[in-house]
Amino acid sequence: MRDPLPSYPGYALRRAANATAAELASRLGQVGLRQSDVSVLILVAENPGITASAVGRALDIQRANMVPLLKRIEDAGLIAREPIDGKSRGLDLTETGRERLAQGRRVVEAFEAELIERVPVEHRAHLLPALEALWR
Amino acid sequence: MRDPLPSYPGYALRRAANATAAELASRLGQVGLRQSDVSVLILVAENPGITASAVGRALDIQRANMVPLLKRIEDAGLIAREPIDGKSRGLDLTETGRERLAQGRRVVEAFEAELIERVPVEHRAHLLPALEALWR
DNA sequence: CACGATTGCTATAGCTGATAACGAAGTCAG
DNA sequence: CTGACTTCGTTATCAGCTATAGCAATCGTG
Repeated sequence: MRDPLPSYPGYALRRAANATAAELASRLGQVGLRQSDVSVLILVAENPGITASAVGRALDIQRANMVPLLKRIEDAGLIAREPIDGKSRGLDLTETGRERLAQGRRVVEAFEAELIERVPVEHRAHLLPALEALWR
Repeated sequence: MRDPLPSYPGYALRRAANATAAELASRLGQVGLRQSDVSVLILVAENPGITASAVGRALDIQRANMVPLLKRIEDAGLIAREPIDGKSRGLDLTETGRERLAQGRRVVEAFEAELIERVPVEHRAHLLPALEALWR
């Protein structure tokens, strides 16, 4: 069957992203986390007291979409929110959150390492810079 | 703000894919097409009489999800379906479909060319092979 | 012929992302 | 200080894509 699509970089990019995202999601699901959860938890861990808005800006998640996301991980006991001033609330990891993040990190880091290994050596160093050029 | 995420290839991959997909979707929207439409139309153009199942397999779209997709582009007058045997139907482009695909192709090809140009020369040749290694 | 596989389809559900609108609270210029 | 503008968190809603389960009809093969 003739299929010219794989020779388009943009198409290959989407397919590769879908394939890897699905695999990571499945692995993270086994520790009860989603990709977005881990991203948020990492940002909160690195920036204690950060606001929901700032997390959203860093991850390109709209404010409105942060609401259910944060509610879920708060309900799961992973983060705590406490007022900074009248309108902002700072996010921090709970003890449970730290433990779950540690689990999530192990999954993510193992996965990232596998990803890199899948790329032939001669291309490896070029992947990240090329992707960053497309994204930023 | 500390943000270690961009140094993960998997994360950069997802961000790059999201960013480029959003941009392409917006451009294709201006000619009334979606990415999936164009993918299907290209496959049908290259393989006249192909079945919905075969298209789905090539694009990794489940049979069930092909139904509304094909219905939409059929209702738009872009493809025609005619029985091959009792259970299969072959897909073909209509004249309108060929014209719209030509428009879509121009958009896609211009976009792909821009994508490649965004990547610094020294990394360009490595992008597609690296992505294919991740995907397949 | 009979059985397993395939095709196309319905129905349904979940996740992600986007938009619009709101009240409350902060910020800043004059 | 005050008024204008911005920011924060939130509700509500919608579109798109993907996934699963099940079904009837048909096909291909032993």
